[in-house]
Amino acid sequence: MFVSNEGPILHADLDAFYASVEQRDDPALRGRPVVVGTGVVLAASYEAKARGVRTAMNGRQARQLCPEAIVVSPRMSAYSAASKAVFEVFRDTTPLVEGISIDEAFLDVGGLLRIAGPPRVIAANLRAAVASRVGLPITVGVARTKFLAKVASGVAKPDGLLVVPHDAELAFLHPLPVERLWGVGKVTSGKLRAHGITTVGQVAAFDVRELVSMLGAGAGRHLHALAHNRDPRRVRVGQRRRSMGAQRALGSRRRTYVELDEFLSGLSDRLARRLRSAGRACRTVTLRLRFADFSRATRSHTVRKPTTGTEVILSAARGLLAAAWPMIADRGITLIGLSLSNFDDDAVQLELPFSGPDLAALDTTLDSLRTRFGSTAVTRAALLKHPDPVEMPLLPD
DNA sequence: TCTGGGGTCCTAGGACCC
DNA sequence: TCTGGGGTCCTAGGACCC
Repeated sequence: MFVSNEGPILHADLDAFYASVEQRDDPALRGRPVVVGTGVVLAASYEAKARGVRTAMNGRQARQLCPEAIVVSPRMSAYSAASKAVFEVFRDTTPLVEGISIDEAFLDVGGLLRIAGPPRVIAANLRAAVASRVGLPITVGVARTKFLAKVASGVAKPDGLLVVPHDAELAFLHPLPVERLWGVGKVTSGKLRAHGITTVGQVAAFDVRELVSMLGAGAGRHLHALAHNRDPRRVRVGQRRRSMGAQRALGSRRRTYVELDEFLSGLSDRLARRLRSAGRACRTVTLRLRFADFSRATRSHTVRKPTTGTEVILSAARGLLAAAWPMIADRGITLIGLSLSNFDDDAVQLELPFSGPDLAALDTTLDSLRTRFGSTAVTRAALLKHPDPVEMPLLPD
């Protein structure tokens, strides 16, 4: 794992990402309220947000708030291509890029100060490069910690740039509402507000023990630390996904066991393909269910041997469905999903069909590479996938 | 026409082991 | 009169994020 240790940190966040891509690709949409997603709102342009439309709102409500909104179906491949292009701009700025989602990333620019100028200049150049090379608006927050950089970009949106100087961190942070804290959602903010806490400054002033009794040990201490801008997390490059899922909304119609079984086959097949193309192997299969009353349930099963096989995943999923059926039968089920986790990437190499050099020769090459790179970061799987060492990425430990 | 499709992390209890 | 203490793994649920 490559970890930076210098800072400052940029948090770069594309504005209303899906909606901005639509406006970029269709000039007729520019300057007008755009809603992406017909069922629920996946993204809303700032013109639509000004009318009260929000992400995750249902479509009917969005149309009530903003009848003149132009509703478009999502084009996932266009968004994923735009994301790739933006991440290229990020990596041209610094190799220390940690992607958080399709539309945001942390960049550590600590090592760049001498060559690329002060953080404000680096951030301004980054915004200009994303605008000219990809044609999308992006907001950048700059601060000493990840957490504060994220807060800064949230405050600066849309199409903004905000640098929080070292000596003004708490003055910036403390007047903000608690909902600005990363990890404070509806439930947590409700608990805090019930105790009269509405600002970050009040969280900071609160006794950490009381926060712990209110929110639990983990969340209580975490929040207290963030309110004091104590956030030691570094920018980490090469993080790998820890789970992989696929799901399908079913509407309100009653479903038979056979129908659900067919959905599971489709989901297993899709996931197993993604798993293999990512070069991973998993051990845990989780069945996710959502019911008409919006309650949820999960059932999971862990197999002994890591697998990439469609059949293994499907038969685990089928076992879970059979066990869960009594719970499903007399209720309306509205969503079925499958997720894979508990990855064991070392196991992948054991399953690769091996032809070519013998294992001993492979290990000799591996040892010399480890010596050369001074780490154990090179896995046999990587070597098999990239026989030319020059092309081979270093995987995290 | 009720509400998509991905993810992350934490907590807590029970089984099991030493 | 009475079972301590610590650890890992698995399962289920829940909060939160984009």
